[in-house]
Amino acid sequence: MDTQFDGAQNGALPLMTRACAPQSCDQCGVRDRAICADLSEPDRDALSRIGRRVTLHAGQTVMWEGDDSMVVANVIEGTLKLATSTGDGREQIVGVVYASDFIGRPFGARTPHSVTALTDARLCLFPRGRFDGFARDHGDLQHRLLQRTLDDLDRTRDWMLLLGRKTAREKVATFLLDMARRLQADPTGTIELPLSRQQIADILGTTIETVSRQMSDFKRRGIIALVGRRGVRLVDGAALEALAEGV
Amino acid sequence: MDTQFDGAQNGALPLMTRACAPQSCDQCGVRDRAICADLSEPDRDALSRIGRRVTLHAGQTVMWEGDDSMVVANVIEGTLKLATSTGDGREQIVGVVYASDFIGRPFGARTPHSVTALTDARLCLFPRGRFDGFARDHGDLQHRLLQRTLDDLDRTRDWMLLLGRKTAREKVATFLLDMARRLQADPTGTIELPLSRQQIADILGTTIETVSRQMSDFKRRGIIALVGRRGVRLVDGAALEALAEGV
DNA sequence: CCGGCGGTTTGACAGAGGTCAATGCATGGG
DNA sequence: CCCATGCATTGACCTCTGTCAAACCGCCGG
Repeated sequence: MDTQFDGAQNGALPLMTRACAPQSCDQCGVRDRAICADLSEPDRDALSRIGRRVTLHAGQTVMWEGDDSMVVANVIEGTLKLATSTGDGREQIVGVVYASDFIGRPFGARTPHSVTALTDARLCLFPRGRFDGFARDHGDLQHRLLQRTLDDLDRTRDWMLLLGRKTAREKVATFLLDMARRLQADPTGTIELPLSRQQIADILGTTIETVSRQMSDFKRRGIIALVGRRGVRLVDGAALEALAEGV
Repeated sequence: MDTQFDGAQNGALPLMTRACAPQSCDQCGVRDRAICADLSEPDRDALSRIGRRVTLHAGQTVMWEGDDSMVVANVIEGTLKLATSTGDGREQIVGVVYASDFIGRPFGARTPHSVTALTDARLCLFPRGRFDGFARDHGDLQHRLLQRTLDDLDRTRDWMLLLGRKTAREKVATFLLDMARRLQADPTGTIELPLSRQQIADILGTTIETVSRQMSDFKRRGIIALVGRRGVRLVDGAALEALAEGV
């Protein structure tokens, strides 16, 4: 079994308490997509020995904005959010990460945003200092990390256009299309959002009521169907695309 | 003399037409701060031979959103903006770069945003393919690029909080403080903004009128003084900080 | 199977900020 | 040196979206 993550309780991670032998990378579900994918087998084993597998329950926070950067991790499964807040508590989600993504701030003293599990999740967690050292010695790992960071930066900058210039309707339509691309639909074409309405609002820089109203409006127009609390079926994708572009 | 950049006219860069012998890195003003800073002297010379120095006039665009990624560059002097737009012409500035910063999209096929000179500027321009090759062979260069990209990503994500969650007043106050930190004030404590009101609006995700109204309001309250079209003197920095935090 | 909790939807209302328009005024070219 | 041009400021107005509040209803535990 994985170690249950308990950073939320005591701050200092119990790096020495490992509930079991380190799990082999061989049966890791993200082995071919995570940043460690191109490492040679011995190198990957060496990296694996630096890290440990932990499980998270939905809602648990792995690191807080402004904290010392102590750990970095690969996401093995689950979905997590990256967020920052103003002094008076307004929150903005600045990123959503999925299986195979990398989280944390390598090569830096501070974690610039909080990381919180949206669903139950499993991580491959590394002490930052040891990860940094390993990465410095392995150009291919560093290259892969650079590629990923450049991609993140591109996506993040794209999202700024949404935050700064799009209307509420465009925001919600864009969000639904984005989720449809990332998550795969079940046989009926329905996707299960890993986010509450509040979290959607925190991603889009708007309010829960506005998100709800826009979705109700799309439903009324027959563009989407809402199934249960978090299910959405995209009935008319083309119409959504149009709305996302501001018709 | 530097080559005058003419990518804006013909698309294809005249990589072979160099108006003069390559300028030595020895007298380069950003030598200690740019990503090439830790290279050994021979390596730096090798990199320098890959690139060429070009000058830009304010308003010239070096690359367009969606273009093939053909070149990357160090900014030697001047200020440039990175921007994306919606189909119907709404623009969002997603970054402002200064001397010693790096621009362009290495290791990727597409330039995700346009790059335009806000002031006259000088670049040290590299063909992307050759830069990529050089970077792959030089771990320290790649490491420096990674560091810079991680910093950019942190700053960009911070800016998302402003775009998504701050009021117009907080946005303008935050912007002025940010510029004051980056630009250095003249003896009277005045800074010269490298941006028009429209560009400020494009950074803050608001309109020219709103920017103008907020600045007039700050002036009326004695928090700033406006000198000429682009000069600003921060009279009461503490008050601005308070407004930026949404007191 | 039912009841209650917590997230969601809907409604009414207000205000921040966008839009349109006119005036003001730096700045640079003649 | 002065005028014209284009950016900036100011004003009036209106709409989108945020706020406050109530009703609704999936979902889970009993």
